[in-house]
Amino acid sequence: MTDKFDTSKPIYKQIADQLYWRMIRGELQPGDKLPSVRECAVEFKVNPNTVARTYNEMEREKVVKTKRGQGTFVTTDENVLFDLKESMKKIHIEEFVHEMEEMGYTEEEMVASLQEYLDGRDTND
Amino acid sequence: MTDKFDTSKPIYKQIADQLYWRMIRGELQPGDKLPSVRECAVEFKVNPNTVARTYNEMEREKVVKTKRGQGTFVTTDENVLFDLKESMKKIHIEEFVHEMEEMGYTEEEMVASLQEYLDGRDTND
Amino acid sequence: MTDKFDTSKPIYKQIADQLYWRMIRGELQPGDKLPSVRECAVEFKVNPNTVARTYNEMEREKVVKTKRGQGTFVTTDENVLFDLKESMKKIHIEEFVHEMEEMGYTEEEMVASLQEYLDGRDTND
Amino acid sequence: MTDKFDTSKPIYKQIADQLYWRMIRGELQPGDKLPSVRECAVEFKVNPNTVARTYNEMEREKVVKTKRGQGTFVTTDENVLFDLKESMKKIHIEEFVHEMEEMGYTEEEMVASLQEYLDGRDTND
DNA sequence: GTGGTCTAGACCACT
DNA sequence: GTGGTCTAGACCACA
Repeated sequence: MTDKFDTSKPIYKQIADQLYWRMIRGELQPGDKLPSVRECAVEFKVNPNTVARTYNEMEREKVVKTKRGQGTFVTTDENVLFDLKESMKKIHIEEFVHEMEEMGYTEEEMVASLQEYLDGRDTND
Repeated sequence: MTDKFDTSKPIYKQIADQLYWRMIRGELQPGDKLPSVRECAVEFKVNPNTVARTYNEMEREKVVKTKRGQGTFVTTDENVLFDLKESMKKIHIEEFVHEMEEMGYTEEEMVASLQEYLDGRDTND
Repeated sequence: MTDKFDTSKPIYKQIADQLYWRMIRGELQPGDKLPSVRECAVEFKVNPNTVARTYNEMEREKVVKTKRGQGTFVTTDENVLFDLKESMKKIHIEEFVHEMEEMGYTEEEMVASLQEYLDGRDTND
Repeated sequence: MTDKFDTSKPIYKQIADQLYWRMIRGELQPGDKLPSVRECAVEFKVNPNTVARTYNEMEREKVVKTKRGQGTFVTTDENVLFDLKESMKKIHIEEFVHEMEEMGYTEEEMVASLQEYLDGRDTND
């Protein structure tokens, strides 16, 4: 899918982010089996060791669970997935707020601009 | 400054974006002289031709004005700079809305989440 | 075809003018495919980059449309082609008027001379 | 002055055209002395032989008269200068008509367009 | 010194 | 095959 990686973050984290996205969007449901390390390595065109590190990372964060001889599975703990979604949300909000601040907008203007944009969009659709 | 460029957009456009940012943040004021094509090429570590293309692009968009033999200058037309700021704002809002939608949030939730985040930040400061 | 270029205008603009002429004269109809950048470079004996710049210029002016991997095509928007013809007409009238003024003729004399010339031609044919 | 010559006509004729222009515009009056062949050669950056050929040509056309040991002078015969002006006028009209015809305009449209252009110009000035 | 233009040759993504 | 982009290096006009 995404062929190139950013230089700002380690590749194994970027792969984790990709997989987190799939969970949040529901492409990977709680309990689903992730692709094998080797499959995943092929998909992202990276070394299997890199994917292994990604899976380790995700396991440390309790987002996936590895079952010996069976594979790696998305956690069935909805709370973990909820937290994941919340933290992704926070990242996007922070990025948005940061950029708007750099452009010199106040907090009130941010909310107002967002509201304005959404209102404009609704009437046009 | 920023050393690497994204693969998603041509470099000459990314350089334009960088310079637009400097204008919006006030680092480049109306009427200011931009660095020369050759200086800019050194700063961004690209070929001078690439910067020349950037300057052409910016001139077509009326954001800068070149004076033969003297250099390239930020337009003194405040309206153009205002439009620039508005369009940058719109881009960020669109990106934010798009990502929040991909995560499954409704418009109301976006505004509420943003408000919540800002409120939380204020009490902590 | 035309082998030499004027020194007064950049080559890439002169190539655009040549192609505009072909459109106005109907040698290139709306929707027709232009010669490829490389073919055109051979025809005009210039570097392909120069033709690429010409095609870019024409696309910015909405006179042609490029389809990725297929080629560059004359716009089907008749209005654009009409505007093109009008602007070419204006250029020729301006040039004519300018030269006649340099020779000291009044506006009335210009029209009268033109009319006279045309009348003389008709009776001879 | 003009440094480059067109490749379409011999240089000596192009120099003659330049000098004819000066006569028509009154920079060279009837009876005036033309610059010497050597001066003229310096001005146009060509070989003196080329200018000599120009002067010969102009003498054959009765536009100038050479007086041994004194130089070359514009004819005092107003008729010749009138004819010169007429022939220059005709050249411009022919060129204009030819280009308008190539664009597909009828004779009536040419006159109307010219009149229209002049009228528009008058009201704006 | 400034930007503008042109050539030569390379790599890319898309069809 | 198509156009789009980038680099390297050159020459030009203008101030």
